[in-house]
Amino acid sequence: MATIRDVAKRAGVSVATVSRVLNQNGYVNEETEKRVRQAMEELNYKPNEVARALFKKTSKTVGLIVPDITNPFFPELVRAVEDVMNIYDYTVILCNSDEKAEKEREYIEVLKQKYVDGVILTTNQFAPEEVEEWDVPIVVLDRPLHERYPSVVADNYEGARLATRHLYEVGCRRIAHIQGPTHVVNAIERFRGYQDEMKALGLGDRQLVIQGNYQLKQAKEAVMAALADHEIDGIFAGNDVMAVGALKAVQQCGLRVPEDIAIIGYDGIPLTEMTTPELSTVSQPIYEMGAMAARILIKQIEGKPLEKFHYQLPVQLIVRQSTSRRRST
Amino acid sequence: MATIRDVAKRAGVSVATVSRVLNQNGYVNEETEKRVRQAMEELNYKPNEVARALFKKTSKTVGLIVPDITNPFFPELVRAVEDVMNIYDYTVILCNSDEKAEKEREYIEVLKQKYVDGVILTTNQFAPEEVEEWDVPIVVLDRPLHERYPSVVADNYEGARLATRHLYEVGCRRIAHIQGPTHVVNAIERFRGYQDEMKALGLGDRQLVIQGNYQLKQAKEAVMAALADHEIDGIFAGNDVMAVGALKAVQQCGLRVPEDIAIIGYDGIPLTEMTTPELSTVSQPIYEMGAMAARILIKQIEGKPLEKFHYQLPVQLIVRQSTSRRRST
DNA sequence: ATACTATGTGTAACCGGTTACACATATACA
DNA sequence: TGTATATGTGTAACCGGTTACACATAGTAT
Repeated sequence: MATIRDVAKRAGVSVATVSRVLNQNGYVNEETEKRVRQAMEELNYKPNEVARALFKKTSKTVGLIVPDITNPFFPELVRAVEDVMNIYDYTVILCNSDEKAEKEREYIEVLKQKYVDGVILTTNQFAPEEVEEWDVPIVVLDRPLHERYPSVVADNYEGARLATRHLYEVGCRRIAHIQGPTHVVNAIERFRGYQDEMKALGLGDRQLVIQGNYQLKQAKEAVMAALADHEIDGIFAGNDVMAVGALKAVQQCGLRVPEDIAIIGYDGIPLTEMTTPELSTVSQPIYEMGAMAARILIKQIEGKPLEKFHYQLPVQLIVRQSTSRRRST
Repeated sequence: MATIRDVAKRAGVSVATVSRVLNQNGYVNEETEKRVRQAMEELNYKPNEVARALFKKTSKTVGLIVPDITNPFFPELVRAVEDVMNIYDYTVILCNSDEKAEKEREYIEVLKQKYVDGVILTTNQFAPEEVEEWDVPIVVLDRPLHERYPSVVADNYEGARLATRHLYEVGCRRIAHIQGPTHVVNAIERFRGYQDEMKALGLGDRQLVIQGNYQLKQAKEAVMAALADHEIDGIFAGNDVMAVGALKAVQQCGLRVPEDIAIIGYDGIPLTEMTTPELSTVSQPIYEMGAMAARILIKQIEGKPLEKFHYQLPVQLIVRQSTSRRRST
């Protein structure tokens, strides 16, 4: 690999001049520049990013910490971040935290040592106190971690009310909610939305909450158990994966969806179009959330002002077969 | 951030000594080491990976190029790579190539400039000639790119024969194959397996190949069209996503799976357990493939010898509801 | 004519590590 | 006693960029 000194020698100039044409700053004579570019061409010179990073304390690299890329909610989010970062010539280091604070801390440490320019955190576990002392720009995705850090979230509360109301409108009166992990903020928000909407609908005393932990299997088993003990005609699952679990449980009990029990999920991942019947869901603008987080991080890195600090994106009710039935009592 | 010179000053030694305790090489007196460690502790010193990378020309970072993380085959693969790399203190830069040779080349260029220690390529597009001149260790995943590069693949040909034979054994005689993109090697291999097995079963003249391009929608539409023109009682889809497309098409035509048409997919992604009926599939050891590629890459990086250069992992037939029917003619 | 500014280029220090080499001392062996 | 070897530590060059500063020249305003 040719270095900047090789180029300088070949072009008959000093390294400073080469650096100047490289970075398009300082004065360089047109003729000189041409010679330098020629030399770079001939040597197939590519500046060494590591050397540059060492001096500039910036690496054109960002960290992206997600709980688990295997969770179908995240691939699209990750893809969005990567796409946007790519446009701005940043590179993305992917980290799976499994929601473990310990792993997150370790990753942050490593990322700092590598001079990443910023970090996007998609997590529900991190203690704000820890964050305090980080000097790296951070954007929080899918959770409002702390006032001081910019965040991008969807309107979980409103989405949950939307889903619950939708079930009511297609005739459900005994609506159960499959809840996500109680330590995850968005799960709590969705749960609150369900509660409040149920009260608003006059069904406050008919609430039924099933614990599903955002997992298919757990949701399925919990729904099976619930179906044995309770009368249920509608299920609002805290995410789409659990909605699939519910769907399987209902079908396995010999009941029909949506005729006997209507089901609606949350997130709007592609999976919802692959089931039979296709699942209604509250769709989050996943790609848009990732892309926005990436753009905000870049602004932070480049020291540009943010118009807003906390972005809450709207969600959208998507009605499919799993809740399509005649309105009835 | 404290530097090695700060530590040296505080411990009353030279930077060389600090470096020695850091890297556990050279001679260092026990007492001295203790003082140095104390100083590191007090200053909360963490060595700067970038500076180290610059000198050592190695960065404890690897690149992972996949076509599209959004394709449900890849998250598990990526996760496996990340897990193994994490154990060995490597960090993973994720790149989505969309199977475009141009994007791959650009990424490789950037990765080299960042001194990545190696690259895992999951691609079907790259021209071997380009690869020739790379000095970075490379492992090829999911495709035997070139003799000179280690590779990890699953046995696509045998898997396809397995799937086809399985359909025959549950009574199918008019077995169609939904094919993946013809420029993708594993799609071709699966197609060949289908062809050969059909011939072996004496059904050589009953072959029906449907183009699905590894996409759900395309597969669905192509199957709808095929059902109108042909008699079909079994479908072997080149991947699971297309199998879902086939399932939807069949159901939409008012036919039953598996009674009227049995369906089997390929890959063994979690999605296959989420449909109704659950999909039979030929399961690739996805996680194991990713983990193995990662381990091989590390060996390459560390200059250790490989016992084998090309690994072909076995696949496994997984029978679920979509092919579970009485054996019949 | 003088002073100031814009243009153009080179030297060398710097970023924060690693390590070759020099040097010193202690121990072992002939 | 002299020499070889193991132990222990420091100095300074080096990795490949960036940039402060010095210096030179040309143009322009006063």
